[in-house]
Amino acid sequence: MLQLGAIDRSDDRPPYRQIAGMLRAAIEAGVLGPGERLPSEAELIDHFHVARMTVRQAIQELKGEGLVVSEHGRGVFVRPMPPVRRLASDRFARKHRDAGKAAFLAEADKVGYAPGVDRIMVTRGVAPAAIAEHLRLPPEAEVVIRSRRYTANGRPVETAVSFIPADMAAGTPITEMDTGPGGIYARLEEVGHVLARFTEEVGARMPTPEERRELEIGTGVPVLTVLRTAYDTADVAVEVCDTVKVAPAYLLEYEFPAR
Amino acid sequence: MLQLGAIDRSDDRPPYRQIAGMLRAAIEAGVLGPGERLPSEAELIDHFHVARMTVRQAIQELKGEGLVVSEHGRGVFVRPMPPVRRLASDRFARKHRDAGKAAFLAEADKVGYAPGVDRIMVTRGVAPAAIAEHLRLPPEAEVVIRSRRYTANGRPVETAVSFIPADMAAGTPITEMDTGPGGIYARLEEVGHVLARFTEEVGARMPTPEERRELEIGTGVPVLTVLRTAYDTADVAVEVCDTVKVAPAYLLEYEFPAR
DNA sequence: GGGTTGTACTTCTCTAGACGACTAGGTAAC
DNA sequence: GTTACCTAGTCGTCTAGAGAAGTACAACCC
Repeated sequence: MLQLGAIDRSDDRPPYRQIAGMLRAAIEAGVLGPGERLPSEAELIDHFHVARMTVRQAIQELKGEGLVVSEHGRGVFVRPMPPVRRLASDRFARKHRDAGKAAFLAEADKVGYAPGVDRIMVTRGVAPAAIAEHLRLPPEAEVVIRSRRYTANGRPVETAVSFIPADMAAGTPITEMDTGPGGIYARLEEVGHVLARFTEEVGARMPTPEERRELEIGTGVPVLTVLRTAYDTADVAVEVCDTVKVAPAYLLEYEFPAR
Repeated sequence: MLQLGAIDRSDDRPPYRQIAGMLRAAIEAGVLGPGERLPSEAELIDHFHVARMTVRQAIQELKGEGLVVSEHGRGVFVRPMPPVRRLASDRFARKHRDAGKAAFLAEADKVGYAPGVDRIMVTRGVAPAAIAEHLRLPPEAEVVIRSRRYTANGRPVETAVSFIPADMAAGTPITEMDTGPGGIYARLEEVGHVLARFTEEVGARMPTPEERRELEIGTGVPVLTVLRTAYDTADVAVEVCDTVKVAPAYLLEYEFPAR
């Protein structure tokens, strides 16, 4: 059984913070490893001689930091470390498309996990204002909207919504569920839009409740947002992709010259 | 006074989630604008006819999402939107150094806010393992460690720790508090390490309690982590900079070719 | 063996109340 | 006029207890 200290009533930190601190220290020191169960509420109550709500407040603190996850009826566990996916900016390289692989699969091969795509939806509609701006389209312009969810080893890790100007996508498999080998970028190049460059806008925030459901994450886990715009050789924006990624599962790599 | 619905006891969501949902809706609809005060706990208790802990749990939910901040003795407020700083990857361009401006100040000029640097500390020491690896130095190698905190309009927005191989920094103002015009990159170039390229590794996570204190952020606000490595024209790693940024205050912009 | 039931243990949700600490504003004393 | 104090309102913390709901496992029945 885990060895923990006692509450110091003369400490200026309130008891619940002291308890949280001791548990946090145990986790960070590795005394409690990833996936391991914390002492139950009852055990902590006995040990620290406090009320139940005090113990729960301490655990709430750790949940907010994303250190632990609680499972109804089972216990509270140290959050297991997801495998980190390093996303290099060459993941959209032409060689991968030529090999028939879309970016997500190309990258999965490199790092070594079982990739999956899921909940694919293809519709037509009006581009949201921010998207239309990035595509340099007039407001209310028609776009093809492709949304999907990516999984790694069965766990959802990212949602993505692509917007392609409707006239560009017309008559190509881009409007179908299955876009064929190499993905939508390969199809765009086939109809003359040879890709030249990408821009990405990266941010981070807490997920909405809906995103929490979609990505199957608990409280205390932030998301990375990446808004990518693809331009062809004529510098025409051909696609905007809005992605929301489970933050702890990603590390984005960029390289740029010192001009 | 704010108009809110009532609790539906037949709803499958528990009351505290329903209350959180109504408040969230009011915030997202703009009925409660940034900086505005939410109804007090007492008012919510009267309105919904629930216990105080139930109301507090609802507010806890919103705090965890970073939507509101509570101030002891004053009330609970919709989190005010910080000005977003867009960081383009050209912020380290030579033209800014030549103009005598370090990257942070160069970027501040563009966006328009009052920049500040703060808590500067310069020491020598052993590079942490991960840093030494990025610098391609043997473990235990000596480095100059420069840490500082950046503020925008008086609010802290980022902490940064730079690591420079000790032999490169020797005899330059890099070991001083004030590195002179153009910052450490200008000094490194003066001693022959002309910069060629940068790599950045971007991630996001919840802040540690220490980082929360340092950046003066409450619960529910994630941080962006950026680990930048600078290489000279001989492809020698000359600096690693480990930064922690208040996520809602930043949008990172990158551009890369479609090779 | 295979299925069901029971039970102990766990977390989730809610109630009711108490005291403490901080804020803001008014009032009285100086 | 300035200071000190008081007070109402606010959120922070803690206590004590209750029933609900999910999980794991042993015991039981067929």
